[in-house]
Formats: sequence, structure tokens, C-alpha cells
Amino acid sequence: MADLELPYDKHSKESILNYARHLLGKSLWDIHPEARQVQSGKGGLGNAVEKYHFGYEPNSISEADFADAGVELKCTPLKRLPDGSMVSKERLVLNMIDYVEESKKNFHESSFWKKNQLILLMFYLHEEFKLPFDELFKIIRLWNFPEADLKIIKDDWTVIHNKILAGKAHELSEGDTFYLAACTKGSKAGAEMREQPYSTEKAPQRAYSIKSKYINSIILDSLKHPEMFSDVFMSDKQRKKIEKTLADTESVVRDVKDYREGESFEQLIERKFQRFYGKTIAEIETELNVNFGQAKSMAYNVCRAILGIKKDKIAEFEKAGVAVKTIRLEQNGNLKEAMSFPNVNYKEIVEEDCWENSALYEMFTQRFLFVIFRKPEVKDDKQVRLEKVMFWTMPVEDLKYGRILWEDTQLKVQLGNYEYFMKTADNPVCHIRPKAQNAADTTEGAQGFQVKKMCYWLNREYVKTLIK
DNA sequence: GCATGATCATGC
DNA sequence: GCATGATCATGC
Repeated sequence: MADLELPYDKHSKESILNYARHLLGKSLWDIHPEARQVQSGKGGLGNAVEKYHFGYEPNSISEADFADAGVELKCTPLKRLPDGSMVSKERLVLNMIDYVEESKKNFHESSFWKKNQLILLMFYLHEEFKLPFDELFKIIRLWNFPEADLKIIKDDWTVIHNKILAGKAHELSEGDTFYLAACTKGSKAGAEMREQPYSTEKAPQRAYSIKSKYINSIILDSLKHPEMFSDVFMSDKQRKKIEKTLADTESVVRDVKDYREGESFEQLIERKFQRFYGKTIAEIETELNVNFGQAKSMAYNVCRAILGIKKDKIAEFEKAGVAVKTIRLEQNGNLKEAMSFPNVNYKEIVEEDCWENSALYEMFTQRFLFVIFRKPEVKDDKQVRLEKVMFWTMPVEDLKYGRILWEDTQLKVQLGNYEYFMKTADNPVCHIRPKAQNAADTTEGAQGFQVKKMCYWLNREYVKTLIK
């Protein structure tokens, strides 16, 4: 198709955006009935939008889709939560990582930066039993990363790059990074392997991706701009809730000048905590003029206070999905308790098709911030001292024990056996134990009858060794 | 009411 | 001291 025939100016990002907006509030089939001839599955919508709406053949070039305007097109699904709000259905998968080629580049030469500096995001609402071609576009906008976020993304890219340079591409994990991640990509997770430059070991094929929590922050931001969305709110109540969420979040770093020379986001956070190491809760409370409140929210409140956040939520932690966890040590350095995680969802686990797509996998591949306290001899809970904080992600070699727990649990739930889940002694990393209000507090099992509530735990000894 | 983070209680 | 079972407390 000759350029002159294109209904937009391919050199102009504004023109491309304006033309994309014809789809806002509509489905592809609504305005391109001729596209009914295609019915391919995954990725089909993106390809069909390129072909039928924008009038060019889908490609797999290393440049952005609209090379002349430097705009990369991405169609990505939203899902509705039970409360009616819309969130990203999944991470946003970008280009494949060629470990060999990428190892030779710096950030600005990287395939990630070349392709994804400016993204035309077209969010459509996923609905069960509907083909994507028939689903409605709800948010359409251009996106480039704000300076403070780009700093974290560069740090993330460097973490991925350094692992490739160290011959450890096979140990990459989504939990290694904050916003930009190396996610597995292929017909079957882990099935397709690729060469890496500094090791003979083959590494699972991975692509750059933006974490779904970060995408959620883009969705929220879009709702501040009426021209970017169509028919998103179901009620005033919901609109107010979103306004509140937007108003209740605050960034740690508002100016990239806050970083010291060569410092990463992670190092900046650790630096801010360091001067409080060894201090009691009461001392930190006095010094910062705050009250940390009760156990459940204490660790997050400590983070907020020390990082200087006045509002409810720490923006960077929300966007990266950092899970803040408290660890309490006895005087001798032993853990007071194992570390608990959300409940086993019996109905869900029997439906999960593989370990990599399981809820437990998602929990265990998060980036964690451990806030570690140590107990003195006195018996006053408030007198625990802040020992240190540390970011952590479960190493790939330990994830296999997560898989063992998941496989064992799924099988037992399928068989209706709710009595003998894996215990501490059965698995070096994780186990399952009851967790309920009381003995009468039960939940529906996969077979429909009421069973005990259980939750996932990281073993006490395991956590002890990893914080050393 | 329920999910979640954390802690208590008991027995070996 | 630790594993295991059970429960408390908070926030939405």
C-alpha cells in the first residue's frame, strides 16, 4: 500500500495517535468488518490492528512498528476486578532478548530502548468467551517513561545485562528487577532454549516485559485524562475510589538528582534506612515523629516513615509490586516464625495448567523487601531494634522446591486429600500449614465441601540462611 | 465478611 | 528449640 493512501501521517506520532483513537470505545470488527476473515489466537489482535486499521503488514523488525515516528504499537488486555475496576490482565511483553547480541550493547543501543521508547498503548477489555477482535478498546494513549521511572528501568536493564555478562542468562528471573523484567516467552514455558554468550549452558527464551503492576499505574494515570479513555467507570463510587488511589500514592524519588553518583534505586532505598540500623522502634518513632501502629502494617509504616512518604502508598513499591515483609529475629539470630503467604486457593490451584502460570509461582517470583528486626532480652515488643533491610528474590535453583510444593498440593487437592500437605520436614524451602480465624473458619474445597483454610509458608531455617 | 500479616500455644 | 496447629488483629 502506498503511503499516500494511508489515512494518517506515518511520520507524526500525533497523527498516528489520532487515527488510533478511531477505535476508542469500539472493537476492531466494529469498524473493520473485513477483518472477520482472520481468527488467529494469541497476538492475532495486534497483527489485525496493524493490517486492517493501520494498513501495513505486521513485521518483526528491530525498529519500532512506526519506524518513521519511533512509535511501537501494543494492544494489551484489561480485566475487570469484582469491584468493577480495570487492571492490566497481564504483563506487557515487548521484544525478545537475543542474549548474544544484547550483551554487546549499552542501554541506549539496546534492543529494548531502540524499540520501546515511545509506545502506542491500546488497551482492550478482555471478556470471557469473546474473541479479542470483538472486544472494546477502552484506553488509547502514547506512553514514554517519565525520567524517574526511566532511571529505574535503566537499573533494571543493567541487572539483566549484567546477568548475561556473567554467563547467568539461565538464572534470570522476573523478580530480579522492578519495572522492566525478563519474562519467559515461548509456546511452553521453559521449553525453548537459546544460546548465551558467556556460558555453554542454554537459557530459556525470554523477552523484555513491563510488569503488570507498572502497567496498572499507566492505566491509573490514563484515567486523569478524559481524552484517553472511553466508558471505563461503572459508577461514581468507582470513580471516587480511583481518585483516592491516585491521591494516596507518593514517590520516594521525585527528582533524579536525589541519586548519588552511580547509585541504583535499590541502593538509594538501603542508604535511607542505614542511619536507623540498631535503633529501637520507639527511637525511630520519636526521631521521625510518627506512630508505626500495629503489627500488621508496621513494616510498611516503617518504610513510609524512613523514606519520607506522608501518603498511604509508596509509588515505586506499588509500581514494581515490591512485597514488604517483616522478619523478627530472636536475640541469637534465629527467626521467631516462618514467613506466611496468602491462603491456598483450592478451586484455583486445580485449574492451573503449569507451575509457571500458578499463583504460588507469582508469589515466589516477587521482589521482596525484608525489614528485619531483632529482639532484645526485654519482653517489650516495641523495643525490637531495626537490624537491616534487604531486597531479595528467590534464586532460580530454589524455585524448584516451590514447584515441588505446588505439584504436591495440586495433586492432593485434585484427589480431595486436605489432611496431609507438605510440612517443613518434607521440603527445604516451603510448606503448608493451617491458617484460619478458628476451627470453624473453613472454605470450600475443589470438590465443594468445606475444608480447613491453609496457607503457604517459607520455612524458618530457609529464611534464616538467606538473610545471612 | 474476608483476605492478609503476624503471632500464640502446645507437644515433643 | 522447633514443628505444627491454631488463632489474633487489621484493613478494606
